[in-house]
Amino acid sequence: MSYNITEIDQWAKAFWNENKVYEVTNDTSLPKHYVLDMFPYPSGAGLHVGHPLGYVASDIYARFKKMQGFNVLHPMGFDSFGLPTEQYAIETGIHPADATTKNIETYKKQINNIGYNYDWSREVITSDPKYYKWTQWIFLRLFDSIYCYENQKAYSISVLINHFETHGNHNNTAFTNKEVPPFSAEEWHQFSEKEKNDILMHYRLAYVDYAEVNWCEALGTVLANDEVINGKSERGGHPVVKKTMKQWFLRISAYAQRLLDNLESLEFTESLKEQQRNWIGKSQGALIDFKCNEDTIKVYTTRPDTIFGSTFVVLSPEHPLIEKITSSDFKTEVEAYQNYCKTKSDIDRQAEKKVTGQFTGAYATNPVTLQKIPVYIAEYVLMGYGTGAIMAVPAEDERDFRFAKHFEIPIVEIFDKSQITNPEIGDKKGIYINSDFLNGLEYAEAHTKIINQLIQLQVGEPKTQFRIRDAGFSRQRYWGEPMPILWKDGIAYPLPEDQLPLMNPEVDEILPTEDGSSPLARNQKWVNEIEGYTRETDTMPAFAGSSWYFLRYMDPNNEQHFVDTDLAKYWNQVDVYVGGTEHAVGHLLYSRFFTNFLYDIQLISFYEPFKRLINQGMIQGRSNFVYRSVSNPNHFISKNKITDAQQVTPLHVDVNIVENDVLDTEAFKKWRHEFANATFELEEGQYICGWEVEKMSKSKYNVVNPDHIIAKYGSDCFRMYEMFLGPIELSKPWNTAGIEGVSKFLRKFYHLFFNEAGELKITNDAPQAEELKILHKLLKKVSEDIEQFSFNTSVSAFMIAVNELNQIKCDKKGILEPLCRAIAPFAPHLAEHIWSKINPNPSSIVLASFPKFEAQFLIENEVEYPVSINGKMRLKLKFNTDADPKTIETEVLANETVQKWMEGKPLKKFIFVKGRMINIVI
RNA sequence: GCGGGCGUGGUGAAAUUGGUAGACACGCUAGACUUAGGAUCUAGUGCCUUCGGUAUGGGGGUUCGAGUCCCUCCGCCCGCACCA
Repeated sequence: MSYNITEIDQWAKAFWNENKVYEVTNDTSLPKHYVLDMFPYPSGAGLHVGHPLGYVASDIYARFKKMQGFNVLHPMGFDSFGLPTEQYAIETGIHPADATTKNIETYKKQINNIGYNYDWSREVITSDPKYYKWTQWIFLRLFDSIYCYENQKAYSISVLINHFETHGNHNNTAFTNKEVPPFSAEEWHQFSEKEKNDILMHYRLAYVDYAEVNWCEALGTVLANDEVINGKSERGGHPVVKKTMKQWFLRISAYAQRLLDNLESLEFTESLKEQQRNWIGKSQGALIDFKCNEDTIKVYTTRPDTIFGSTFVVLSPEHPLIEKITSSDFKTEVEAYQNYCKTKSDIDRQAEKKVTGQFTGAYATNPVTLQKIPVYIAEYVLMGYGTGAIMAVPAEDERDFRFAKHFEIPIVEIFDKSQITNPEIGDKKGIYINSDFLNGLEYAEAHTKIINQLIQLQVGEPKTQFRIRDAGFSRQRYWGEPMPILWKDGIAYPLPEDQLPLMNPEVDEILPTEDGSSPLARNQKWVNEIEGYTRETDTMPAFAGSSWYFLRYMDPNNEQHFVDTDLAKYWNQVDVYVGGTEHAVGHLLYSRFFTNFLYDIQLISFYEPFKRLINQGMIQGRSNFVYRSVSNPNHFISKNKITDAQQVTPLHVDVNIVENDVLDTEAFKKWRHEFANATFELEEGQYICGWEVEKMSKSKYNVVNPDHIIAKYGSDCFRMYEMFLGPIELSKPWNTAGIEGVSKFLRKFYHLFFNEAGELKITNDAPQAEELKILHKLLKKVSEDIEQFSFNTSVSAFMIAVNELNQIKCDKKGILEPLCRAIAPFAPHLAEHIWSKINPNPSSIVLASFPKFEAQFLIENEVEYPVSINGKMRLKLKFNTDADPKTIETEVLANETVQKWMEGKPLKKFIFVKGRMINIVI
């Protein structure tokens, strides 16, 4: 036993530390490569077992790129603002800052144990005032900016003020999703300071609004849309209700089109792009006016071509026009129905299977049929989408159809579906009928025609609609960035930049105040610190800091700028970003928004943060079960001894006392008191456990701590086994049993270089062609695999090479030295150790070059062809690489075995694919 | 309901992108060494069988040739959803 894993692990780590091999310089003369991991939230539980997987992959990739001569930026940090730490603080009285420091320490220890090549001198911690100073600064840039939809670009708000001062808001191209009545330049000048600021607030990219927000009572804060899953909070699964509150928002909706368009150029998985497209939710249709007495009901539809089938209009129960249009004899019923809807959440309303609704007594005019059609209100129409009003087309919409049936409203068919197979309500296809000038047409033509007609009649216009809503940016919590805003007479003023960072004040208790304000409001001295102003007490959400952290790594200690322009230009986009899919619409969308914005205001020279994204799958747990007899609760039956007659209860058993599904019965008895006197029904002397793949969790006793694996097998083995498990993007169960294969491989690898006594045994003899072939076959495979993040296959390639070299007892330095460099990205500790022994006075192998694959060593002068008869492989024949196809054909057909299989039948066709195969068709 | 992905031995998985299915491992079986083996090494291991047949969720198709392409059905996973 001469391969002393622990010793080598510790020695290598110390060596790297002492020589600072992972420090990255801003040497702009070298080609750059930026490899990034999604930084973790440092929870008290320690590093999650799923994390190392992606980190190992990016680490291998980063090391490889470095060995290829790139200047590689591969940093790590912590996303350390957030709710769990605050909850922990409330429970324990420990200040979140202290808990955070401690958790980060634990995380770092675990991370370093695995041997990643992070440059810790560039560490970014979002809750560090030196960092969040710039988060606050970027927030102020957003506050100070508006978006011009014509130029698709953000500008300083001074541009808009200028426009207002000279033109009022005529020909104003600043994006807003609010109603702003027209005003002239003169009127603008007459407005009070407050009025002016209220108007400007409708355009700012960071703005305050009174709006319905997702309020989570249990967490005491509002949540962003992406933090709400099926009406429950993402963290903790608490109920979330709608509540109208004063809130900060980011006007991400201004960037909807760009965020959508830019997706094309990104190397993200199709499913991830699809998720973002869904979230942005672009739809194209028309706004159509339905006159209702002197009022106009604006309706949004994606299918204006179906308007001839619209026989009623439905408003959302919250629609502002309802009060005006409801006829007096329906007032009571309408109010009753509105009250009924108020008691239900959006989720409940959408889940309602019953048809409900109420006639308002009012009639609207269908602008093309000119028929009077009834106006209803119904819970299935939501105020939050489109205009909160629909033109119902019962013949072509399932819900409208059921509604019409229920209330006995006429249904007008608008499609001749005789040519459609399996026609259904809602197909919206066929030849138009009952549609006046659209009759006989098909969709494309009808669509253009109706739009033109609506424009001509001045009752409608084409309209593009986005589902994405502005991002709620306020949290009524303590552990987040304080908003650098001062209030005076209802006007929000930016905190002067020289007062950044604005730090979290000390408070007596980390709890919201009685009026629902954040804990920051408990410190009234802080709130009123600046004469004549009060401070904003909301804090920013967790995504604030994580939306731009990748920029800070480039220049982490800059105190003058959030990042130096030239350095940002050099390091540029993240070339490869590795992380889980859970951030598909949250973090990844916000980061893209921030980066596009910072590009617009010319602070950085690229607009998409992440060029290529690799999603890592989850590592699941592999649970083990014992089977307790129902009739005798102290008796456990081995898995294959259970008969139908025996009733058993499966119980989770700690996977650490099970090996290859065989239970250590003695350890089991000691595991928990109640099992001390357990008896077993064994099979062949063993107790066999059942197993199942489940989420890794403490309660299922299937958690495997990476620290334990590393203590037993070493960092290199852990790294390689994680990769060997399967493709990086796949979710798969962790099964410690399989690690032996990798462990054996590493020992074999070690013993290519050293004998049993640990003495170097390599020679300087010239490598043989066969050996060179093994090496270069490996180099080809590994270099290609690394680029594609296919690490499971490169690990097998190493195994194959080592097996082959072992077979021929290769001891040539000319082969083994490059082999050592090739494995360095995967098993850096062992490689460093070997490197130090085979090179006198070596610098680190981290700085060595990756051996280059040379095709010349793979040239074969003979190819072994599989010979198939009618597509079935029957034998193999060797031929010279450049043998003439005609010669091959003659020789193959003359072959005895071939003749036997041809059974004397005539040859129909002879297929020869050079270098691949031969097929004989008879 | 719509969209996307997937389905290969007892297990994790390979398959040069249409060309020898199951590489590499785990597990299992047998043997060697050994006081011992949960160490190490050797051989075997998809299934059925004597030649051989048959196999990539089921069925069909294209092709000289299909795990790979097309159609269809089944199953699993993910995302979206009374979205107007």
